[in-house]
Amino acid sequence: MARYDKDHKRLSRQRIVESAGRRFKRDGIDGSGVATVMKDAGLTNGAFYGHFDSKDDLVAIAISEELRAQREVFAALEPGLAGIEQFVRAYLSVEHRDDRAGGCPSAALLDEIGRCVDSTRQSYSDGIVSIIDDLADRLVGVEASRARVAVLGMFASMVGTIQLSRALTDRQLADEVLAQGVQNALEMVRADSSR
Amino acid sequence: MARYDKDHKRLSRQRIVESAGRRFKRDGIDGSGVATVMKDAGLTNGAFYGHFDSKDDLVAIAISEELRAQREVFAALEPGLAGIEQFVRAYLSVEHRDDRAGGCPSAALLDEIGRCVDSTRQSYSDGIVSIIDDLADRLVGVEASRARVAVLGMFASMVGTIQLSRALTDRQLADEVLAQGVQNALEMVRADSSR
DNA sequence: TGTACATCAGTGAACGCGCGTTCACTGATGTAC
DNA sequence: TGTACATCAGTGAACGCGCGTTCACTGATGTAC
Repeated sequence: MARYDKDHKRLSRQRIVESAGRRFKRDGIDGSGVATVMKDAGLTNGAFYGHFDSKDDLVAIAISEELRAQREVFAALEPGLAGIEQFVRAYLSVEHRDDRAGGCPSAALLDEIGRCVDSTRQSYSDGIVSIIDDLADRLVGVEASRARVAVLGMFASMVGTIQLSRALTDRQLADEVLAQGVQNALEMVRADSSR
Repeated sequence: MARYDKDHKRLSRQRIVESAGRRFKRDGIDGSGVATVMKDAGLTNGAFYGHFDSKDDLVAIAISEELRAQREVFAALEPGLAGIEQFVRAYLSVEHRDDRAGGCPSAALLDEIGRCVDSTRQSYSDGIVSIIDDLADRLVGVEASRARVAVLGMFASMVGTIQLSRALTDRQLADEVLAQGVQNALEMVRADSSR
């Protein structure tokens, strides 16, 4: 209602994008309504269209933002191959599995993203390739496009592992799947870096 | 309207369950309405509750049926380790990636299944463990619970690979991810069977 | 310094629509007599 | 053999609700004079 600071609107938008990311990861994209997302951000539904063209528009932006944030987190990993091993262990941890809303957007939403409109899939593709290329740079002596595909393969493997671990009702088996996933991922890194 | 053959109702139910499986895999569970599923089966929405207690009830049953059918397909693979390699290549094929509705329910729906009610997750867990144990029997000389986790790990890896290949907009890269997935999965089999 | 007006992020009610679910009804057939 | 009734899978309209989206309005502040 007020006439706000000149970047008040930017801050509102940022709050919407961030709470939408968490909400989508928690309840799915189809499972999250515009009104709920706005309430999460402390606003009412009517304000939504002052910030975005449509729900699809927000979805593409929220995914992009999730990936940008994830990329930043990965940038803080230890340098070189040690960082990849650190990443694998943190990613395939019980804590990450049990925290959908705060976790990896790919693990929470990848099959739903595959069913999204082209612009959303493009947004996802661009974001994930950025992340993967950062990680691929750590495989020294491996040709860039080869390293990209190798890391994509390892990442896909980990995404499936988290999803399966989340879906299984037998907690012990779910934990064993995570441990197996760590072994498999580390084996892939070893194979790739010694080529 | 008629008074039908004594197993007419059973056949209708079967048609509903099967078309629901395809529809869910194509559009997602949240993305598929009861009326659409019934129309797919050549019926109207009102008849639904003569067959199922609720949409959740159908979801659990449809997933169970999808997995039962998948298990049967896998039973026709070549015997032994050769069958696992055959499975890996068929699963991580361009044809499977490009056929969501006719493909693997885990690849199409795993993240959404993880968000479902307990009964649905239980239904999924039971079905997938049956399939995985069939495959694990092919790893001769590996202790059963160890083999189960090994095959679950390989399967999770392949599920993530298909999902990522479906989500990427760059077709060539998506194909390379599949090829990389085959290498990774086969490497896991080799590691497990030579233990 | 004080008043009138413009700005614009946000409000909240309303739109049409499809959701999951309920229910009174239909009508072809089997059964009873 | 012919008529009356029971059966029951399926129909289609309707329920309340939440969806994505629109829009007239609010009201605190900045600007103009």
